[in-house]
Amino acid sequence: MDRLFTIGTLARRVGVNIQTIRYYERRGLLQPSKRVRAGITGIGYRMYDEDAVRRLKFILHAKELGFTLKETEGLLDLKVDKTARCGDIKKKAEEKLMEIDKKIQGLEGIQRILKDLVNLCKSKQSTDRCPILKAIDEKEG
Amino acid sequence: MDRLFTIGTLARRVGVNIQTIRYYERRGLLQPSKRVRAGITGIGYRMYDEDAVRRLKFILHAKELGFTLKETEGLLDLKVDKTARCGDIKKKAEEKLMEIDKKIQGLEGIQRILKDLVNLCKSKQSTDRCPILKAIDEKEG
DNA sequence: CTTGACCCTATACTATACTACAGGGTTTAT
DNA sequence: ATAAACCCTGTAGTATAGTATAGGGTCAAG
Repeated sequence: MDRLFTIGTLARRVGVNIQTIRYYERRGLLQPSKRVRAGITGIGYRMYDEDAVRRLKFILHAKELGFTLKETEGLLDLKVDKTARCGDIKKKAEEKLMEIDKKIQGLEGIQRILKDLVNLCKSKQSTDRCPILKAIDEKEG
Repeated sequence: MDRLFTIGTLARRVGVNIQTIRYYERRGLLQPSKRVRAGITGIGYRMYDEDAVRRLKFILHAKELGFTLKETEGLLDLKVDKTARCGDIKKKAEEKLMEIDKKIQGLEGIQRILKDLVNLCKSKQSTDRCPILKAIDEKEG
């Protein structure tokens, strides 16, 4: 057990681009467990284990939850840090939640305005009488 | 009337950076009505009129409504095009509306998951038992 | 012994929307 | 006459999250 595999295999298994994995490495989020082979030149092929698969999936899942790579780095650090408390994670999740609330509210505001404008619009009218354009023109001055 | 003013005045009047105005010009969204002066060298100072103020405000308002600069360019083109119908604008507004709906739905999905996770979390627990981390780890594989 | 399938680094490019800076000219007031 | 306050162009940097390309090494099979 604990078989190692190359970057291409990792990429295929998780469904990301090889370049993306190297990019995450540069960003400090995912390191290979070893480097092997490659004659005399170079520092060798990146070799990964099952931990890397989990870590990479974690990154992808966190991204789906709206965390940026920088934030995900923070989550991973807390995850590994044995003195960290669950509350540290909770705080980050709560911050993200508030951020998302704010984004939703902003979008809903836009949605309301845009809906009203669409309802006002009579399609065949020439654009110089378009209520949408007029609204954009006249908004607060 | 129809007094002209320089880029700095326009910037101050509308509340944007001078560089931003030049950037909009490069992007093709806002052209000065004239270029004047500047001795023998160069093509002179950009001079703007009240139309430029309105056009620049339009760009800013459209941005507030969630339109990208590229989309705003499209709106401005329709606005100027005398053969365009109000329906053309309406269609763009409706497309944007659907896009916003989708964004909101995505964010609400994240919101639900994150809320559940935050509620599960017992702050003092060590992170290796954190339900948030566990959820990110185990999500769909 | 060469082809194909891998891997490596480093750099540049994509998109979006700016912002800053270097290096230089012009205008206005003192 | 000179300093402050403008303006100009062109290039590069910011942030985010990658993708692509150039140029080269390594390895196994036919």
